[in-house]
Amino acid sequence: MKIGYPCINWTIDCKGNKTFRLKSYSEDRLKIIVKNNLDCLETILKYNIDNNVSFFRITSDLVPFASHPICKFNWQEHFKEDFVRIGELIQKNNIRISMHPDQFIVLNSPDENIFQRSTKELLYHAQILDLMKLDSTAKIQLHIGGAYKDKKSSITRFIQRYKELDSVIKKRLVIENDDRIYSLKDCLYVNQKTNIPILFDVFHHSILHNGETINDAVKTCSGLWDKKDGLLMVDYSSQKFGENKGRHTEKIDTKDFKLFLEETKSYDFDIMLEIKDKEKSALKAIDIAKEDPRFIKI
DNA sequence: TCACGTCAAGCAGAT
DNA sequence: ATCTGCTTGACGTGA
Repeated sequence: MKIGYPCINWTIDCKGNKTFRLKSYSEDRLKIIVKNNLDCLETILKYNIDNNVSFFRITSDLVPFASHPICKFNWQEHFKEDFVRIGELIQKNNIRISMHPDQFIVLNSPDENIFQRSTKELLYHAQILDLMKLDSTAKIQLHIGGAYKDKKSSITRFIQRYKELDSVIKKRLVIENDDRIYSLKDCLYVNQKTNIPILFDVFHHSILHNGETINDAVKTCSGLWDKKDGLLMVDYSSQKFGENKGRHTEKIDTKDFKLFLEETKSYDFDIMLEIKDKEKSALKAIDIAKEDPRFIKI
């Protein structure tokens, strides 16, 4: 069991997700920003190593506009050595890595252009992980997509599109249950047809489910990850008190987290804490989990 | 130095 | 028809 947080560290005065406006795009600007982002990523990873945080989600903003037609720059070659160095740091310290393309990336859109753009963006994500020479346990997590008032055919379209993807994407892509359209049950159907692993989101499942217990869900999903995929990844959050259903909490609910660990104690997996205060909650979670026999220290 | 309008991109559901 | 939320902040102009 590894525990981590996504993309941003609020403790360190360094942001690896800096970007700029499309209007102010230039090759020089891109070089400066990407250099900054890579340096900060390295700094954050070192912070994580010092603090036993062995799971991290790399921001999709690492290379701004990488998949946009405006970008003709060969950033892959230009920053090759930086990627290799960061990749070595990750592997040497046995850190698990994930990425999560944002909401604009939809494989099952009826609009062919959106599908094509999404494919380019997925390729960009895969390239980041490939340039770091990470193995296929480093994953890219994605939701199934939209429903377009016809969920059945939208799922079928996802399956068809998935099958046509480049293998560099397919070896890393996993699907995640969401909180409004595609439940764990829907993901399992897609898994049957494609063998794609399912990343289990505990919080989404609490909002949209078909009666499966957390224990059953974790058990089922664990079995879908082969050796080449690594351990099951789980996204964990809880409800923000007093807000609309689905809003993520600001800080970890330690009581809820302890219950979650207790309920799932028969299974091993890696936990990504989707909580607003990022590393602060991750450190609390690690402190709680450090007595757990599943927990791995760096 | 600060306020604030806006930012590449999709979709669903609420207002 | 428009706004909000999603992993939700932060860029950049104008004063």
